[in-house]
Amino acid sequence: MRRGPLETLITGVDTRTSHSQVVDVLGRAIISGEFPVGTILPGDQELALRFKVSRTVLREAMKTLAAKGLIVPRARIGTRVTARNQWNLFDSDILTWHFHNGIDEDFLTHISEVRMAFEPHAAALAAIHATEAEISHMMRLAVAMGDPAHTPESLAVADLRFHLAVAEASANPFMRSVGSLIEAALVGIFKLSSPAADREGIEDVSRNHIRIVEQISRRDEAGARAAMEVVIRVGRARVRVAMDDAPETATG
Amino acid sequence: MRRGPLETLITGVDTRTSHSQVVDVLGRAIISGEFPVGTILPGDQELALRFKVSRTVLREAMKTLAAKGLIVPRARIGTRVTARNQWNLFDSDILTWHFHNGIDEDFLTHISEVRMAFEPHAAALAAIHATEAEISHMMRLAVAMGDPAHTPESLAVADLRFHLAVAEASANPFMRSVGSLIEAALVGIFKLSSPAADREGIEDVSRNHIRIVEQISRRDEAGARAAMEVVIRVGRARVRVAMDDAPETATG
DNA sequence: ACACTCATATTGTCATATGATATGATTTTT
DNA sequence: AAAAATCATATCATATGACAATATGAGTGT
Repeated sequence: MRRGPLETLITGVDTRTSHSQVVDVLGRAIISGEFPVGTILPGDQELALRFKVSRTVLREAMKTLAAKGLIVPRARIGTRVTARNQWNLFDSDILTWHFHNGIDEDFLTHISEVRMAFEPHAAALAAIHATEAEISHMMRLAVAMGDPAHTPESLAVADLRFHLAVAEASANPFMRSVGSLIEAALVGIFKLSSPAADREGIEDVSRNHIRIVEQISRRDEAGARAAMEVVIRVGRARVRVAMDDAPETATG
Repeated sequence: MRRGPLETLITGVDTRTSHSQVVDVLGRAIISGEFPVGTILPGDQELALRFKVSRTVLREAMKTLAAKGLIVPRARIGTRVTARNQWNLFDSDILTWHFHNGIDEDFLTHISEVRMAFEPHAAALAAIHATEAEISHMMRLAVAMGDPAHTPESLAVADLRFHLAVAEASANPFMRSVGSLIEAALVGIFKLSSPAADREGIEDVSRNHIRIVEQISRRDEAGARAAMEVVIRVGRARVRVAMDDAPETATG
């Protein structure tokens, strides 16, 4: 399985190359507004000095950030931080960086809105295109979510797996591309509060997910769509409650 | 206004840096399957030689492609072309490259599905959040689409402007990020067939778009959603007809 | 006042050398 | 003979120093 923010979060693995370290620090600094939108970054030399890397590494890091739309370099002018609406918000790294500073309720709301637009549609497409093998796979994943032994972490992983499987079954490559978005949303929700806290929560979640697979298996587009909407709505509600209960935990 | 594939297509501007040339050629080669998924690219040195650039430039280009998820480098192994589902399909460049080789009907269908999931939702959100200024702006754009003097190009630009304005009015940054996707879809549709060919086509398009703004202005979420669905459905239908009529034009 | 030239600062490109890492062959050990 | 450890090697990663291209703004001349 690929290494996403959720796995990184859980495993804490951080053995990385010099290049990606610079990318991470610079990326987070830009996202957090430490280098505000519209301003010019320090020059290559100064940044290389500051990060204690060669200009080669620094420039490659800049190209990486430029590819994600965060910055745009111009000769003699400098490298400017681009407007937010040019950032590729569907990029896995950018999403991760967004959550690094702290959890922004507005941002989570926006992600929920996107999921609300996307995933029910994906479920409906899955009802059309899913193979029998994919259906039984999804069912296994949905059932596995009900395991009462789940820790918050393992539940989040199981949750992610299920939603990615649905996206896969939709047979639309764009839906699969939204995987990183789903991942970021689950990380955010998971950091706030996990339904794994109480057994009934787990059972509810599992049951709701199983219902999605049942509708897909029945080839009922509208049913699958509705079932998915319920799941996302529940997740969003949990976020709202958690933020209201303990807004001070939102800094972690 | 920012330089997107649509503008590039029309203006034909191509004054670019050595770096971006390599990125473009390599990117297109990967997307087209010239370097198949899962295979190892030629080494740095050979590629640098082939493109007649320094290894520095080549490596920076590779970092750009890696940032978009197309390739992943590993020491001693080589640089591997990643699986398609790791590609960031919402990246403006990747979308452009997809259309460069020729128009793939499946791909256009997939984009239409995504638009169908996204834009009606964006219209509904716009019905909630749009300011009066935004509404009158959208209305101006919708009316401007009805100008009978439109060339296929100018109509495509007007079309794009409108849909981006709706995304903007949704007040959700992710919706705005989908701009590049909309852009790619319009380029594809526009290359196939333009409603600017006949006056009735133009009037129809304009009328349908005005209806969206009316619903938004009325703060009618469901109405805005439905009106947007109509517009996207019409566009998709035009693509289907064009492909059936003249599949041999699909190579341009 | 206007147009032109030029110094200058910053990114863009180049060439070369060394380090880090993973593979596969080789050697050593059991 | 089998397994483990070692080593050569190929590839990417990093470093360094130099020069080229470019856009700004000051300076110059008309």
